Order: sequence, then C-alpha cells, then structure tokens
Amino acid sequence: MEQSTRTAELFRSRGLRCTPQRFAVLDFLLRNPAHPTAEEIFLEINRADPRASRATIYNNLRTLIEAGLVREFAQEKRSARFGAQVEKHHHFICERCGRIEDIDWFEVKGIPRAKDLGPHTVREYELVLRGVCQACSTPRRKKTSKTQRST
Amino acid sequence: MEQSTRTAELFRSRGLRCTPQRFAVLDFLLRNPAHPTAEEIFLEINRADPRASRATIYNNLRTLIEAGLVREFAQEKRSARFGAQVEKHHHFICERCGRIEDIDWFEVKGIPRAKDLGPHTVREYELVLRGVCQACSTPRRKKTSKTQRST
DNA sequence: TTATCTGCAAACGCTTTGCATCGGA
DNA sequence: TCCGATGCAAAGCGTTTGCAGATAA
Repeated sequence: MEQSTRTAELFRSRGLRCTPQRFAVLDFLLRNPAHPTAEEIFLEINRADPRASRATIYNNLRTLIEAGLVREFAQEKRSARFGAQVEKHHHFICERCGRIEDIDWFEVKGIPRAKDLGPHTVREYELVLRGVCQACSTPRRKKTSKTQRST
Repeated sequence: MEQSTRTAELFRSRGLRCTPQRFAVLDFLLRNPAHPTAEEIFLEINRADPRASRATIYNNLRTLIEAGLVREFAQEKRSARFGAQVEKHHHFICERCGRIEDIDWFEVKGIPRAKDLGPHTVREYELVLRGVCQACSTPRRKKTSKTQRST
C-alpha cells in the first residue's frame, strides 16, 4: 500500500487508468518471476475476483506490453517456424520480417555454472540475436522481407 | 536425383514412407534456410501440387520432427508467457514444466561481429538455457511442476 | 496386399474483437 | 460527467484430429 501507490502512479504517468484488474495483472507478474501464462494469470486474478474475465487479462497484458511494463516471451511471431538443420546452432531473428537465420555453432564463454543457476540442470543453450536483416534494412524497391502468412 | 534418393533412404531408415508430400516438405526445408512457417511450406508445396493439403504438411512436420530430421523453433510451449522484468536478461527454460526463469544479465564474450553475421544488424541478444529445473528434477511428492493450463 | 499416409472438414486451444455497460479520474 | 476499461460471447488463426479413401513398398 505504498508499492501499490507507486504502481498507480506508474500507470498514470503513461496515461493508463489504474483499474483493479490492471493493477492485479502487473502486481501478479511482479511477484511471480516464473513467467506465467495468460491463463495462469487469469486463474489467479479470477480467484480473487471472480468477475475478472479472460478478455480483460489479455487486453491488459497487451496494454502493459505496449507501455513497456511487461515483456512477452517465447512467441517470436504468431506461428511456429521450422528448419532442417538439426545440429546445434544459434539464431538470428529479424524483428521486421520474422525471418530466423541459423548461425554456426560456437561455444559461449561464461555460461553460468550450476552454482549460479541455483539447482537447475542445463542440458543445452543457444544464443538468440535480434535485429534487422539485410533485406529489411535495405530500403530498396519491393523488399523480400514479408515472410508472414499471406492467405 | 541423387540427393532425392538419399532422402528417400533417410526416410526408409527411420521406417517412414517416402511420399511426394513428405519429400517435398523436407526438401523445401533443406533448400530454404529462413525457417519458413507451416503456412509458407504449405503454400510452396501446394503451388507445385495443388492437391497437397495443410493437414498433411502439419502431420509431416510433426513426423519429421519426431524423426529428428526437422527442428521447430520459437514455440517453447503452446501459450505465450509474460514477465514484468523489462530489463535485459537471459532465460532458463525448463523442458519438463515449461517454466521460464530470468537470469541476471551479463555480457557474453564472443558475440559474432557484423562481418561474421553477414549484413545483419544486431540490436540485442540473449542466452537461452534449456534443461530441468529444481522442482522437476526433485522426485518428491506431488511436484510443483505442472505450470500448464488447467481449465 | 496392407499398413501407412493423404485430404477433407470439423474440432481445438489460445488470443483478439465488437458491443453494451460500468466506473475511475 | 465521460472516455477509457470491463465482461461477455463470438470470431480468428494456427494447429490437430477422425475418418474414408488412396498409395508406397
């Protein structure tokens, strides 16, 4: 109730109303570092206030992401992408067209050891680079960029 | 026509029939390093053979993934996950329960320079570690693992 | 010949949207 | 007061599945 005032002001400073549902979403994410799914967030908030709806949770997640207060993870683009290279490799993702390119494997120095990770066991790792690919950064004619669906 | 024979044998060696559609999927992925979506693969294959259906493309992608010939990217689990930590950080993903944990940011030595990446511009990067989290590797009672939807 | 695979259409799961109502500032 | 936010239900999209007919081996 100090923290909550701060959150309320955070919202206002971005032109957002501080509604109970909106507050609950951010509050829950701040307390829960395990990257819950929208459904989990909904279940939690709906438990406290059974009138809270899925639509509102989803809407607020979008709103908070646009406001830079929340981050979405593991959904680079709408649909899954596939590749025939099955050996270890890193990835480059174009933020404009969604294209994913493989980067030849190389070891990364300084991967956290078990002790730094807590008790988790790491089986594999990869580096994900994000940026703009050549096709998208070249302001030529039509561009080859759009790799999205087109039906 | 040499290459294709090799692919056919690859299939057979894993107990898979070599159908035109299945061949086309793997062939397309081998030729196309840009990690196309299922829809893109469908459009391409359907253009050559208008009878090829989406269902078959999807089925074959699953089959090929199970056979270890194809890899799926950027779809850790079914639904998106969210977090309130908006600063740079790395991620640990539990392969059993899908939980995603933030790892405090640290620079990684040896990120490919522009020259090695071709003409792409890297804006940011992150390390993605995959393994088994403590909760899932501890064979205790009920386990806290299941973080999936539960409706 | 026959188990596997295909195409179709319907089902599914997650997410977004249209719209009437509600309520924070 | 009044515009933004909410809840509901329905639509959207990507993906999976049940089933009858087709086909690789």
